[in-house]
Amino acid sequence: MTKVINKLNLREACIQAAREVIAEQGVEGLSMRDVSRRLAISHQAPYRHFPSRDHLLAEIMRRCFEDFADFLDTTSKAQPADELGAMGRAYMQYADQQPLEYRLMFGTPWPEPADHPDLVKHAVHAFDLLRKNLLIKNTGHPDAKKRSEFQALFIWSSLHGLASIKHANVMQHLVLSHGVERQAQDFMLEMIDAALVSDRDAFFERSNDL
Amino acid sequence: MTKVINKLNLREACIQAAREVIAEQGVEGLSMRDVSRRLAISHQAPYRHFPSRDHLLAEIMRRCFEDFADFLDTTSKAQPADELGAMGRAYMQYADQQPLEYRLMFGTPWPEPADHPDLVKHAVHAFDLLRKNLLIKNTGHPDAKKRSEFQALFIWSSLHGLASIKHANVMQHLVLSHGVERQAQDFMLEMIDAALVSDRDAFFERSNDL
DNA sequence: ATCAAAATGTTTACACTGTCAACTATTTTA
DNA sequence: TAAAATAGTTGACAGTGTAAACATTTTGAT
Repeated sequence: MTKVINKLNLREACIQAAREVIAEQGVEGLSMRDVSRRLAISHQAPYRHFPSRDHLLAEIMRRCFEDFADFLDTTSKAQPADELGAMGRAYMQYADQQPLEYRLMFGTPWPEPADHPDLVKHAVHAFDLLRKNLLIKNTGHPDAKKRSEFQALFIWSSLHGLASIKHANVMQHLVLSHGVERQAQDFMLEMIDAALVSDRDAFFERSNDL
Repeated sequence: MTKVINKLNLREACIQAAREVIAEQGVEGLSMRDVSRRLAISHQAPYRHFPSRDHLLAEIMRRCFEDFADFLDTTSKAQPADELGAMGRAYMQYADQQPLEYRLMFGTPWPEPADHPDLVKHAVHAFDLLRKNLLIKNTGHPDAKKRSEFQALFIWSSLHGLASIKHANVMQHLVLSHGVERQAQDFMLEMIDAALVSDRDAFFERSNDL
Protein backbone atom coordinates (compact mmCIF):
# COMPACT_ATOMS: atom_id res chain seq x y z
CA MET A 1 0.00 0.00 0.00
CA THR A 2 2.48 2.53 1.09
CA LYS A 3 4.69 1.07 -1.55
CA VAL A 4 2.27 2.11 -4.26
CA ILE A 5 2.39 5.64 -2.98
CA ASN A 6 6.13 5.46 -2.97
CA LYS A 7 6.38 4.33 -6.53
CA LEU A 8 4.00 7.03 -7.63
CA ASN A 9 6.61 9.58 -6.71
CA LEU A 10 9.82 7.92 -5.90
CA ARG A 11 11.64 11.20 -5.69
CA GLU A 12 9.54 12.40 -2.79
CA ALA A 13 9.66 8.99 -1.18
CA CYS A 14 13.45 9.06 -1.29
CA ILE A 15 13.55 12.42 0.39
CA GLN A 16 11.22 11.30 3.11
CA ALA A 17 13.07 8.06 3.69
CA ALA A 18 16.35 9.94 3.79
CA ARG A 19 15.00 12.30 6.42
CA GLU A 20 13.96 9.31 8.48
CA VAL A 21 17.43 7.86 8.27
CA ILE A 22 18.93 11.18 9.27
CA ALA A 23 16.51 11.42 12.17
CA GLU A 24 17.49 8.00 13.41
CA GLN A 25 21.19 7.84 12.66
CA GLY A 26 22.38 11.34 11.89
CA VAL A 27 23.62 12.71 8.59
CA GLU A 28 26.72 10.58 8.69
CA GLY A 29 24.53 7.51 8.72
CA LEU A 30 22.68 8.47 5.57
CA SER A 31 23.39 6.11 2.72
CA MET A 32 21.73 5.68 -0.63
CA ARG A 33 21.47 1.99 -0.05
CA ASP A 34 19.71 2.55 3.22
CA VAL A 35 17.16 4.69 1.47
CA SER A 36 16.69 2.03 -1.18
CA ARG A 37 16.21 -0.72 1.38
CA ARG A 38 13.60 1.29 3.23
CA LEU A 39 11.59 1.71 0.05
CA ALA A 40 12.18 -1.87 -1.05
CA ILE A 41 13.63 -0.80 -4.34
CA SER A 42 16.91 -1.57 -6.00
CA HIS A 43 19.97 0.26 -4.79
CA GLN A 44 20.25 2.15 -8.04
CA ALA A 45 16.68 3.38 -8.32
CA PRO A 46 17.29 6.63 -6.41
CA TYR A 47 19.96 7.55 -8.95
CA ARG A 48 17.20 8.10 -11.49
CA HIS A 49 16.11 11.07 -9.38
CA PHE A 50 19.32 12.28 -7.76
CA PRO A 51 22.68 12.33 -9.50
CA SER A 52 24.47 11.56 -6.26
CA ARG A 53 24.13 11.24 -2.52
CA ASP A 54 25.26 14.84 -2.20
CA HIS A 55 22.44 16.01 -4.44
CA LEU A 56 19.88 14.18 -2.36
CA LEU A 57 21.34 15.71 0.77
CA ALA A 58 21.47 19.16 -0.80
CA GLU A 59 17.80 18.96 -1.70
CA ILE A 60 16.92 18.08 1.87
CA MET A 61 19.03 20.95 3.15
CA ARG A 62 17.40 23.29 0.68
CA ARG A 63 13.97 22.40 2.00
CA CYS A 64 15.14 22.92 5.54
CA PHE A 65 16.20 26.43 4.68
CA GLU A 66 12.86 26.99 3.05
CA ASP A 67 11.03 25.85 6.17
CA PHE A 68 13.36 27.84 8.34
CA ALA A 69 12.79 31.05 6.41
CA ASP A 70 9.04 30.47 6.49
CA PHE A 71 9.18 29.92 10.20
CA LEU A 72 11.15 33.09 10.83
CA ASP A 73 8.90 35.00 8.47
CA THR A 74 5.58 34.04 9.97
CA THR A 75 6.81 34.10 13.54
CA SER A 76 8.30 37.56 13.23
CA LYS A 77 5.45 38.94 11.15
CA ALA A 78 3.15 38.16 14.04
CA GLN A 79 5.10 40.80 15.95
CA PRO A 80 5.52 44.54 15.46
CA ALA A 81 7.88 45.16 12.58
CA ASP A 82 10.67 46.43 14.76
CA GLU A 83 10.47 43.69 17.33
CA LEU A 84 13.92 42.29 16.84
CA GLY A 85 13.80 40.29 20.04
CA ALA A 86 10.94 38.28 18.62
CA MET A 87 13.08 37.31 15.68
CA GLY A 88 15.91 36.27 17.94
CA ARG A 89 13.57 34.18 20.03
CA ALA A 90 12.09 32.67 16.92
CA TYR A 91 15.55 31.75 15.71
CA MET A 92 16.45 30.01 18.95
CA GLN A 93 13.03 28.42 19.11
CA TYR A 94 13.55 26.82 15.76
CA ALA A 95 16.99 25.61 16.76
CA ASP A 96 15.48 24.08 19.87
CA GLN A 97 12.47 22.49 18.30
CA GLN A 98 14.02 21.31 15.06
CA PRO A 99 17.50 20.30 16.16
CA LEU A 100 17.86 17.90 13.29
CA GLU A 101 17.01 20.43 10.67
CA TYR A 102 19.14 23.06 12.30
CA ARG A 103 22.12 20.79 12.57
CA LEU A 104 21.63 19.81 8.98
CA MET A 105 21.68 23.39 7.79
CA PHE A 106 24.42 24.79 9.97
CA GLY A 107 26.36 21.88 11.33
CA THR A 108 26.86 19.73 8.27
CA PRO A 109 29.73 20.19 5.87
CA TRP A 110 28.16 21.75 2.82
CA PRO A 111 28.44 20.17 -0.58
CA GLU A 112 30.19 22.24 -3.21
CA PRO A 113 28.02 25.41 -3.44
CA ALA A 114 28.63 25.78 -7.15
CA ASP A 115 26.88 22.46 -7.74
CA HIS A 116 23.85 23.44 -5.68
CA PRO A 117 22.87 27.03 -6.45
CA ASP A 118 19.34 26.60 -5.14
CA LEU A 119 20.66 25.60 -1.76
CA VAL A 120 22.67 28.79 -1.54
CA LYS A 121 19.75 30.92 -2.67
CA HIS A 122 17.46 29.62 0.04
CA ALA A 123 20.14 29.89 2.70
CA VAL A 124 20.77 33.52 1.84
CA HIS A 125 17.09 34.27 1.96
CA ALA A 126 16.96 33.44 5.67
CA PHE A 127 19.73 35.92 6.30
CA ASP A 128 18.00 38.56 4.22
CA LEU A 129 14.96 38.47 6.48
CA LEU A 130 17.13 39.58 9.35
CA ARG A 131 18.92 42.15 7.23
CA LYS A 132 15.68 43.71 6.02
CA ASN A 133 14.25 43.84 9.49
CA LEU A 134 17.29 45.73 10.65
CA LEU A 135 17.18 48.05 7.69
CA ILE A 136 13.76 49.21 8.82
CA LYS A 137 15.07 49.76 12.31
CA ASN A 138 17.96 51.80 10.93
CA THR A 139 15.98 54.11 8.66
CA GLY A 140 17.21 57.66 8.94
CA HIS A 141 20.66 56.64 10.01
CA PRO A 142 23.51 57.43 7.65
CA ASP A 143 24.97 54.21 6.29
CA ALA A 144 21.77 52.41 7.17
CA LYS A 145 22.63 49.62 4.75
CA LYS A 146 26.10 48.91 6.06
CA ARG A 147 24.91 49.30 9.60
CA SER A 148 22.22 46.71 9.06
CA GLU A 149 24.67 44.27 7.58
CA PHE A 150 27.10 44.59 10.44
CA GLN A 151 24.31 44.18 12.94
CA ALA A 152 22.79 41.27 11.07
CA LEU A 153 26.12 39.48 11.05
CA PHE A 154 26.55 40.14 14.74
CA ILE A 155 23.11 38.87 15.65
CA TRP A 156 23.31 35.89 13.41
CA SER A 157 26.76 34.97 14.72
CA SER A 158 25.67 35.20 18.32
CA LEU A 159 22.52 33.20 17.88
CA HIS A 160 24.15 30.65 15.68
CA GLY A 161 27.07 30.34 18.07
CA LEU A 162 24.82 29.63 21.01
CA ALA A 163 22.72 27.21 19.05
CA SER A 164 25.83 25.35 17.90
CA ILE A 165 27.15 25.10 21.41
CA LYS A 166 23.83 23.83 22.63
CA HIS A 167 23.65 21.23 19.90
CA ALA A 168 27.16 20.06 20.56
CA ASN A 169 25.99 19.13 24.05
CA VAL A 170 29.16 20.62 25.38
CA MET A 171 27.57 22.82 28.04
CA GLN A 172 26.89 19.90 30.32
CA HIS A 173 30.63 19.41 30.63
CA LEU A 174 31.32 22.97 31.68
CA VAL A 175 29.97 22.55 35.22
CA LEU A 176 27.96 25.77 35.10
CA SER A 177 26.14 27.29 38.05
CA HIS A 178 22.54 26.42 38.55
CA GLY A 179 20.24 27.86 35.93
CA VAL A 180 22.92 29.27 33.70
CA GLU A 181 22.50 26.79 30.90
CA ARG A 182 18.75 27.26 30.90
CA GLN A 183 18.90 31.04 30.97
CA ALA A 184 21.82 31.49 28.63
CA GLN A 185 19.53 32.28 25.72
CA ASP A 186 17.66 35.02 27.54
CA PHE A 187 20.90 36.54 28.67
CA MET A 188 22.24 36.43 25.16
CA LEU A 189 19.21 38.21 23.76
CA GLU A 190 19.57 40.90 26.39
CA MET A 191 23.21 41.33 25.52
CA ILE A 192 22.40 41.63 21.84
CA ASP A 193 19.80 44.23 22.65
CA ALA A 194 22.19 46.15 24.87
CA ALA A 195 24.83 46.08 22.18
CA LEU A 196 22.43 47.32 19.52
CA VAL A 197 21.10 50.29 21.45
CA SER A 198 24.61 51.50 22.18
CA ASP A 199 25.41 53.89 19.36
CA ARG A 200 28.32 52.82 17.24
CA ASP A 201 28.52 55.88 15.05
CA ALA A 202 32.23 56.13 15.70
CA PHE A 203 32.76 52.67 14.30
CA PHE A 204 30.88 53.33 11.11
CA GLU A 205 32.68 56.59 10.46
CA ARG A 206 35.98 54.91 11.04
CA SER A 207 34.94 52.02 8.83
CA ASN A 208 34.42 54.26 5.85
CA ASP A 209 38.05 55.31 5.87
CA LEU A 210 39.26 51.92 4.78
CA MET B 1 65.20 6.96 6.54
CA THR B 2 62.05 8.73 7.46
CA LYS B 3 60.51 5.32 7.52
CA VAL B 4 62.85 4.28 10.32
CA ILE B 5 61.74 7.25 12.31
CA ASN B 6 58.15 6.32 11.64
CA LYS B 7 58.54 2.80 12.88
CA LEU B 8 60.25 4.02 15.99
CA ASN B 9 57.03 5.59 17.06
CA LEU B 10 54.25 4.52 14.83
CA ARG B 11 51.65 6.14 17.02
CA GLU B 12 53.09 9.58 16.48
CA ALA B 13 53.66 8.88 12.83
CA CYS B 14 50.01 7.95 12.41
CA ILE B 15 48.90 11.16 14.01
CA GLN B 16 51.16 13.21 11.81
CA ALA B 17 50.13 11.39 8.66
CA ALA B 18 46.49 11.76 9.61
CA ARG B 19 46.92 15.49 10.06
CA GLU B 20 48.46 15.68 6.62
CA VAL B 21 45.52 13.86 5.14
CA ILE B 22 43.13 16.19 6.90
CA ALA B 23 45.07 19.19 5.69
CA GLU B 24 44.88 17.98 2.11
CA GLN B 25 41.44 16.44 1.92
CA GLY B 26 39.49 17.54 4.98
CA VAL B 27 38.30 15.42 7.87
CA GLU B 28 35.85 13.56 5.70
CA GLY B 29 38.74 12.37 3.59
CA LEU B 30 40.60 10.86 6.49
CA SER B 31 40.81 7.10 6.24
CA MET B 32 42.85 4.61 8.19
CA ARG B 33 44.00 3.01 4.99
CA ASP B 34 45.19 6.32 3.69
CA VAL B 35 47.29 6.76 6.79
CA SER B 36 48.70 3.28 6.38
CA ARG B 37 49.60 3.84 2.76
CA ARG B 38 51.41 7.06 3.58
CA LEU B 39 53.54 5.25 6.12
CA ALA B 40 53.99 2.21 3.90
CA ILE B 41 52.67 -0.13 6.53
CA SER B 42 49.87 -2.63 6.49
CA HIS B 43 46.37 -1.27 6.77
CA GLN B 44 45.92 -2.87 10.17
CA ALA B 45 49.05 -1.57 11.82
CA PRO B 46 47.45 1.65 13.08
CA TYR B 47 44.91 -0.44 14.97
CA ARG B 48 47.69 -1.48 17.33
CA HIS B 49 47.76 2.12 18.51
CA PHE B 50 44.22 3.32 18.03
CA PRO B 51 41.16 1.17 18.63
CA SER B 52 39.29 2.86 15.83
CA ARG B 53 39.33 5.71 13.37
CA ASP B 54 37.31 7.76 15.84
CA HIS B 55 39.95 7.32 18.49
CA LEU B 56 42.66 8.52 16.16
CA LEU B 57 40.55 11.51 15.26
CA ALA B 58 39.73 12.21 18.90
CA GLU B 59 43.40 12.23 19.80
CA ILE B 60 44.10 14.76 17.08
CA MET B 61 41.20 16.89 18.26
CA ARG B 62 42.46 16.67 21.83
CA ARG B 63 45.84 18.01 20.78
CA CYS B 64 44.20 20.82 18.89
CA PHE B 65 42.39 21.89 22.03
CA GLU B 66 45.67 21.71 23.89
CA ASP B 67 47.35 23.96 21.35
CA PHE B 68 44.36 26.23 21.29
CA ALA B 69 44.32 26.67 25.06
CA ASP B 70 48.07 27.32 25.05
CA PHE B 71 47.65 29.91 22.34
CA LEU B 72 44.88 31.71 24.21
CA ASP B 73 46.84 31.47 27.42
CA THR B 74 50.09 32.93 26.18
CA THR B 75 48.46 35.46 23.92
CA SER B 76 46.21 36.81 26.63
CA LYS B 77 48.86 36.66 29.35
CA ALA B 78 50.94 39.04 27.28
CA GLN B 79 48.18 41.57 27.94
CA PRO B 80 46.91 43.21 31.13
CA ALA B 81 44.82 40.70 33.06
CA ASP B 82 41.55 42.45 32.39
CA GLU B 83 42.12 42.99 28.70
CA LEU B 84 39.21 41.00 27.42
CA GLY B 85 39.45 42.40 23.95
CA ALA B 86 42.86 40.84 23.58
CA MET B 87 41.41 37.45 24.32
CA GLY B 88 38.68 37.95 21.77
CA ARG B 89 41.19 39.00 19.16
CA ALA B 90 43.37 36.04 20.07
CA TYR B 91 40.41 33.73 19.62
CA MET B 92 39.61 35.06 16.18
CA GLN B 93 43.27 35.14 15.27
CA TYR B 94 43.57 31.46 15.99
CA ALA B 95 40.44 30.73 14.00
CA ASP B 96 41.91 32.69 11.09
CA GLN B 97 45.40 31.28 11.20
CA GLN B 98 44.59 27.69 12.00
CA PRO B 99 41.36 27.15 10.10
CA LEU B 100 41.97 23.43 9.89
CA GLU B 101 42.46 22.99 13.58
CA TYR B 102 39.56 25.26 14.39
CA ARG B 103 37.24 23.47 12.05
CA LEU B 104 38.35 20.19 13.50
CA MET B 105 37.56 21.29 17.04
CA PHE B 106 34.32 23.12 16.45
CA GLY B 107 33.04 22.09 13.07
CA THR B 108 33.44 18.35 13.16
CA PRO B 109 30.83 16.01 14.58
CA TRP B 110 32.29 14.91 17.88
CA PRO B 111 32.77 11.27 18.64
CA GLU B 112 30.89 9.97 21.66
CA PRO B 113 32.21 12.10 24.55
CA ALA B 114 31.94 9.24 27.02
CA ASP B 115 34.51 7.31 24.99
CA HIS B 116 36.95 10.22 24.92
CA PRO B 117 37.10 11.88 28.35
CA ASP B 118 40.46 13.49 27.67
CA LEU B 119 39.05 15.28 24.69
CA VAL B 120 36.31 16.78 26.82
CA LYS B 121 38.73 17.80 29.54
CA HIS B 122 40.93 19.74 27.18
CA ALA B 123 37.99 21.36 25.46
CA VAL B 124 36.60 22.57 28.76
CA HIS B 125 39.94 23.98 29.73
CA ALA B 126 39.85 26.47 26.86
CA PHE B 127 36.48 27.69 28.08
CA ASP B 128 37.76 27.98 31.64
CA LEU B 129 40.42 30.43 30.58
CA LEU B 130 37.72 32.79 29.44
CA ARG B 131 35.61 32.16 32.51
CA LYS B 132 38.50 32.89 34.89
CA ASN B 133 39.43 36.04 33.05
CA LEU B 134 35.89 37.29 33.45
CA LEU B 135 35.79 36.31 37.09
CA ILE B 136 38.66 38.70 37.72
CA LYS B 137 36.84 41.42 35.86
CA ASN B 138 33.73 40.81 37.96
CA THR B 139 35.34 40.83 41.39
CA GLY B 140 33.25 42.79 43.87
CA HIS B 141 30.05 42.17 41.96
CA PRO B 142 27.40 40.10 43.66
CA ASP B 143 26.94 36.83 41.77
CA ALA B 144 30.36 37.27 40.24
CA LYS B 145 30.51 33.57 39.41
CA LYS B 146 27.20 33.34 37.64
CA ARG B 147 27.83 36.64 35.93
CA SER B 148 31.11 35.37 34.57
CA GLU B 149 29.53 32.23 33.25
CA PHE B 150 26.77 34.06 31.45
CA GLN B 151 29.25 36.46 29.97
CA ALA B 152 31.66 33.72 29.01
CA LEU B 153 28.90 31.86 27.19
CA PHE B 154 27.88 35.03 25.42
CA ILE B 155 31.40 35.85 24.30
CA TRP B 156 32.21 32.34 23.30
CA SER B 157 28.96 32.01 21.34
CA SER B 158 29.52 35.23 19.47
CA LEU B 159 33.09 34.52 18.56
CA HIS B 160 32.42 30.95 17.69
CA GLY B 161 29.41 31.93 15.65
CA LEU B 162 31.38 34.38 13.58
CA ALA B 163 34.26 31.97 13.12
CA SER B 164 31.85 29.25 11.98
CA ILE B 165 30.20 31.53 9.49
CA LYS B 166 33.57 32.59 8.16
CA HIS B 167 34.72 29.02 7.79
CA ALA B 168 31.57 27.99 6.06
CA ASN B 169 32.46 30.48 3.33
CA VAL B 170 28.88 31.57 3.30
CA MET B 171 29.53 35.31 3.58
CA GLN B 172 30.62 35.59 -0.02
CA HIS B 173 27.09 34.63 -1.04
CA LEU B 174 25.44 37.31 1.05
CA VAL B 175 26.41 40.18 -1.26
CA LEU B 176 27.55 42.40 1.57
CA SER B 177 28.56 46.03 1.19
CA HIS B 178 32.19 46.83 0.63
CA GLY B 179 34.35 46.15 3.67
CA VAL B 180 31.68 44.57 5.79
CA GLU B 181 33.06 41.06 5.61
CA ARG B 182 36.55 42.27 6.43
CA GLN B 183 35.47 44.44 9.34
CA ALA B 184 32.85 42.14 10.77
CA GLN B 185 35.21 40.87 13.43
CA ASP B 186 36.12 44.34 14.70
CA PHE B 187 32.49 45.29 14.81
CA MET B 188 31.67 42.12 16.69
CA LEU B 189 34.32 42.81 19.30
CA GLU B 190 32.99 46.31 19.78
CA MET B 191 29.50 44.97 20.21
CA ILE B 192 30.64 42.46 22.79
CA ASP B 193 32.39 45.22 24.64
CA ALA B 194 29.36 47.47 24.49
CA ALA B 195 27.16 44.68 25.77
CA LEU B 196 29.48 43.90 28.67
CA VAL B 197 29.81 47.43 29.97
CA SER B 198 26.06 47.82 30.06
CA ASP B 199 25.05 46.76 33.55
CA ARG B 200 22.74 43.81 33.64
CA ASP B 201 22.06 43.79 37.33
CA ALA B 202 18.37 43.55 36.69
CA PHE B 203 18.87 40.33 34.76
CA PHE B 204 20.88 38.66 37.45
CA GLU B 205 18.44 39.57 40.16
CA ARG B 206 15.60 38.26 38.08
CA SER B 207 17.59 35.13 37.28
CA ASN B 208 17.90 34.21 40.94
CA ASP B 209 14.16 33.96 41.30
CA LEU B 210 13.94 30.89 39.15
C1' DA C 1 71.54 -16.19 28.22
C1' DT C 2 67.23 -18.32 27.72
C1' DC C 3 62.67 -18.77 27.14
C1' DA C 4 57.91 -17.53 27.86
C1' DA C 5 55.01 -13.68 27.39
C1' DA C 6 53.69 -9.46 25.70
C1' DA C 7 53.91 -6.08 21.98
C1' DT C 8 53.71 -5.07 17.39
C1' DG C 9 52.82 -5.84 12.47
C1' DT C 10 50.86 -8.59 8.48
C1' DT C 11 47.53 -11.21 5.85
C1' DT C 12 43.15 -12.57 4.87
C1' DA C 13 38.34 -11.95 4.98
C1' DC C 14 33.74 -9.74 5.45
C1' DA C 15 30.19 -6.48 5.22
C1' DC C 16 29.38 -2.09 3.97
C1' DT C 17 29.58 2.14 0.96
C1' DG C 18 28.91 5.18 -3.74
C1' DT C 19 28.42 4.80 -8.37
C1' DC C 20 29.32 3.08 -13.36
C1' DA C 21 27.54 0.08 -17.17
C1' DA C 22 24.43 -2.91 -19.24
C1' DC C 23 20.03 -4.67 -19.32
C1' DT C 24 14.81 -4.76 -18.97
C1' DA C 25 10.27 -2.99 -18.35
C1' DT C 26 7.27 0.72 -18.65
C1' DT C 27 5.35 4.96 -20.17
C1' DT C 28 5.09 8.79 -23.44
C1' DT C 29 5.11 10.57 -27.81
C1' DA C 30 5.15 11.02 -33.00
C1' DT D 1 1.64 1.15 -33.60
C1' DA D 2 6.49 1.89 -33.66
C1' DA D 3 9.99 4.60 -31.73
C1' DA D 4 11.83 6.99 -28.06
C1' DA D 5 12.27 8.48 -23.63
C1' DT D 6 11.88 7.30 -18.87
C1' DA D 7 12.20 4.34 -14.78
C1' DG D 8 13.92 0.47 -12.44
C1' DT D 9 17.01 -3.78 -11.96
C1' DT D 10 21.16 -6.47 -11.82
C1' DG D 11 25.96 -7.00 -11.55
C1' DA D 12 30.39 -5.20 -11.02
C1' DC D 13 34.30 -2.46 -9.08
C1' DA D 14 37.02 0.12 -6.01
C1' DG D 15 36.88 2.04 -1.79
C1' DT D 16 35.99 1.88 3.35
C1' DG D 17 36.35 0.14 8.70
C1' DT D 18 37.56 -3.56 11.24
C1' DA D 19 37.49 -8.61 13.15
C1' DA D 20 40.38 -12.88 13.25
C1' DA D 21 44.35 -15.53 12.68
C1' DC D 22 48.98 -15.55 12.07
C1' DA D 23 54.04 -14.01 12.25
C1' DT D 24 57.52 -11.31 14.10
C1' DT D 25 59.88 -8.55 17.33
C1' DT D 26 60.73 -6.79 21.95
C1' DT D 27 60.77 -7.36 26.74
C1' DG D 28 61.27 -9.31 31.43
C1' DA D 29 61.99 -12.84 34.72
C1' DT D 30 64.61 -16.72 35.74
